[in-house]
Amino acid sequence: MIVILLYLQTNILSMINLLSNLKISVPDKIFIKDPESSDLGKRIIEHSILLIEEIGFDNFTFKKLGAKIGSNESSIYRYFESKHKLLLYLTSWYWAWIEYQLVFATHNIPNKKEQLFKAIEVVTKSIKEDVAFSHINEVVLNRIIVNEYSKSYLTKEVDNENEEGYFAIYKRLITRLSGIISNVDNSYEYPLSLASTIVEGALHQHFLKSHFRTITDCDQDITPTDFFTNLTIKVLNI
Amino acid sequence: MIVILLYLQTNILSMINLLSNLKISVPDKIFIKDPESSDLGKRIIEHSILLIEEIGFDNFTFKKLGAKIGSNESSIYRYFESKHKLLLYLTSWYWAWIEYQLVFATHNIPNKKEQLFKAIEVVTKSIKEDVAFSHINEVVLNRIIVNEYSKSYLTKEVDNENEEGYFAIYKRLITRLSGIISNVDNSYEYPLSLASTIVEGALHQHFLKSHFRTITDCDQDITPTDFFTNLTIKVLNI
DNA sequence: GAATTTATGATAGTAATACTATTATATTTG
DNA sequence: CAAATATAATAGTATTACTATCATAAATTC
Repeated sequence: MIVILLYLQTNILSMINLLSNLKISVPDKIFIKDPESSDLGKRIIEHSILLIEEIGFDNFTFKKLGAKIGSNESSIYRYFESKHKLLLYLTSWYWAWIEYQLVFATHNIPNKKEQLFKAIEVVTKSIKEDVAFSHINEVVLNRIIVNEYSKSYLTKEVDNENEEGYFAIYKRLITRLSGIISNVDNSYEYPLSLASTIVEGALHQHFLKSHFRTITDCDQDITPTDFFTNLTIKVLNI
Repeated sequence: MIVILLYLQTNILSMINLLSNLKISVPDKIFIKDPESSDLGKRIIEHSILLIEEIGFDNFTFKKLGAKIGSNESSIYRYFESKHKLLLYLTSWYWAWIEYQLVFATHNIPNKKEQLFKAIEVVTKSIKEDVAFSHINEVVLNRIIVNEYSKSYLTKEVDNENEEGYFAIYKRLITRLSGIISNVDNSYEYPLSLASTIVEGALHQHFLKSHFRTITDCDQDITPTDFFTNLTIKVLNI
């Protein structure tokens, strides 16, 4: 019993350690100065998440953020050249964090089907628990992704920014999921489209669940994870 | 032969007649003054579509539109209280037009499966031909929907605007498609989520095809219609 | 056909946004 | 302790997203 507890504790501690030491890496062209490198930078990230959730990205300004953190607008501009870049930072961070969980949660599952189910769960679930020891509130960040992610790429600058690598992490996540799908059914013709549909579609179902309840079956009992797991089972005939 | 030609011609003519007489109806709270009621109103609609396509919705302003149509910014404000309302108008018009096509194209198909395939085609295809005799360019409007539709509901005001009925047409379209799905397989548990996933997902696949080619299987040969038709066949086991 | 209503145009003005630039003042580091 | 670096404060600009007012043109009605 003590051995088991110790073992569990060691695992939990090593995971905490891993999570707090592991620096989620965001393409460095997105920021002017790395917000992880200073106290002000971390406060910018922490409170931008809370403020965007509160008033929405469209109403969010650096001036309002400055007021919230008792800092000056001009200081925030030393970290990000625009609020759009800050959104790119937050979304890249989020998808890197999801990718990390995907790799971590699936890598020691030998059964390919179970691996796929786990992967779908990771990319479609709503985040309920915050990893409390960082300045980033993942629960709130998840809600921002649902409401604002599309705005990061639905722009006239998307092709240039894509070339600069701003969407690399997201695309790598989709590619990974696609690979896990193909591992289960190598003959399926549309693994990339299925993967991108699951990830984007799950965000959309979460949105509908909160705002357009009449056009989704998702509710308190049925989750987007249930819907997309069922869909994938049928599409891959497993 | 003459009889057939005459018959075809009659059909085409009656369709042209139907299309040019049929006024696509948009919830009237969206506008201040109905743009269909005047020449200036029609020019506003016609050129807003072209200008939004050209510079993107984020960079679009009534001042720029005024310059384009040789009219004054203040005159445009007499039709729409904001550019957001104009986007709601354009998207409502688009979905009403798609809904019309859905009903028209499916209503005389007796076979339920074929009806579903036709419905999926209507909601997932990219528009290639403009119905030339109106001021609305449907090909360009379709591209605007792909790039801008999400912005119409990803706002802090979505719940209020939803109560005002601004998204009623879109929701009705999804409900219709859901009904067609249930007609084919009444035991399927997620007809609404599948319908909303097909419609939103098709827009997303069209976007990926143009901008993030590495995370979709759709290209010149494979269309979003192919992908979602195949997916639906497998999900409903038909 | 004059009077009146309605539609559009022109101009001005406001508060907020999305920044840039400059200078001053802390804080950290060699 | 000097020098470098980070942050704060202030000012300024062009643009946006409107509102308000007044003038004029066109259409409608009496």
